[in-house]
Amino acid sequence: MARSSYRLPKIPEMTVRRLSVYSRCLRELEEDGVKTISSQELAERFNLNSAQVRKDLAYFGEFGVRGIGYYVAGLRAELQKILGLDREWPVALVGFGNLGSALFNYRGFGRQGFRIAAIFDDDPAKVGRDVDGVPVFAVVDMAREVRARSIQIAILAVPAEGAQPVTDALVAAGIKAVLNFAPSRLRVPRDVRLKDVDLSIELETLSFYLAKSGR
Amino acid sequence: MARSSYRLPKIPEMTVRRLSVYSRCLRELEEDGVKTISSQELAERFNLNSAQVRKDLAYFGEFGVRGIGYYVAGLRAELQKILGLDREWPVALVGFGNLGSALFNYRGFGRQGFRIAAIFDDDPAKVGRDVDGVPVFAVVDMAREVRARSIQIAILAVPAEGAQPVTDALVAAGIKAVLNFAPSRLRVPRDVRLKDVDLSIELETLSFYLAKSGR
DNA sequence: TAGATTGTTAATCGATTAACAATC
DNA sequence: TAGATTGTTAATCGATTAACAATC
Repeated sequence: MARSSYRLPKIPEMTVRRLSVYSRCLRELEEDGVKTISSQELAERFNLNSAQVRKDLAYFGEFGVRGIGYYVAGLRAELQKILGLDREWPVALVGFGNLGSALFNYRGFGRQGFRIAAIFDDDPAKVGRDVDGVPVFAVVDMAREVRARSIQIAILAVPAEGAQPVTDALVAAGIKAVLNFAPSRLRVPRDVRLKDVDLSIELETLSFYLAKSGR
Repeated sequence: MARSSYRLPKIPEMTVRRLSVYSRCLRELEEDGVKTISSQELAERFNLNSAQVRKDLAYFGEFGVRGIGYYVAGLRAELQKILGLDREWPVALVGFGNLGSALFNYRGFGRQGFRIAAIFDDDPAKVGRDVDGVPVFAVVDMAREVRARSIQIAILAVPAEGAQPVTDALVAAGIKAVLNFAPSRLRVPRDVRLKDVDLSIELETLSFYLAKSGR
């Protein structure tokens, strides 16, 4: 833990996001039978600078070949490993209302090794059911079920009011990362990763630009 | 248009996002009966720097009172106006599959004046229906219906394959902003605002940090 | 007035980009 | 070898933060 951290020069969040984008692009290239790609070509696809692509990759090793570029399959495998996508991550879905069931049905997550392994909700009509093979538990059983399934990642889709207590329970159950869709400011211990996804903010920034041109 | 742009010193995207966060916070404060708030207090709620809060606001005017801070109700009204949240925005929802209907049922959007005014989908089983009072049209009728309703914002929730042609049709229909949930790189004219929301990337950055601590 | 807090300038920090020696 | 492209250093750019005169 502390052992490896002296090696890594702390990675900018934007670099990690771009790695994720590169990784997806490389999969498409591989499917199309492309063997190698230069930082220049990769950059052009996303309106980035080629130096940025090289720098992003160089944080993690020397993956390229001078005069050639990067081998698509090899680089993709490296990125999958770096991003932790070379294995399956069981995920807890907490809250099975409108947004929760929407996220459950959204197939995008499954493609990259994230698998919803348990659903938690306090609605008695839902608890005990089984949705496409995934069991629905009461929130009170969260600690037990999260531990039993070695779940480290939770997707939080509960109303704003309940978000903090549920998060505390998740943390107590050993969750290490939370993807939060509840529009509320959450407190988590330093060793727990919290990522807020606020769909309203996205719309509001759009209306800012529309309102501006109308001013 | 060009008239107003010499006044505004181009606003950083992160500033706009923070305005949106401030605005929501101010609503809560107003509900709680708080009359004034200092940049320091506001900053503490989001782990920001007070100078940053003041700078964000100062892009748009002098809203504070020295020695006092900001009047909650007044500042909130200003931010609503700046963000274009002082009016209603009719929105088109394009794609009514899993994610689309999820977003439709997600009540978060409605709260701030965004109202889904039309749904578009090519599934004949859906076209012609009426969901909670919102009509479902075929994509072929998009231009007509978008214009009839003066819709400027579209939420795009179609599969990756169809995303670009649908976007072209939206642009042709006069759409000025697209919130894209399809995992594909879209091309739009310069005057159309495009915002990608990629839920998978959020999960992948989380697994990066989990994978890292395991290395 | 004394205390508090703004709006703004200048300093700092970090991320992006240009440039180029190394090397396939 | 000649041409291409990497990995990396140095320059640039932009955003965050500290500091403080202005002023309620």
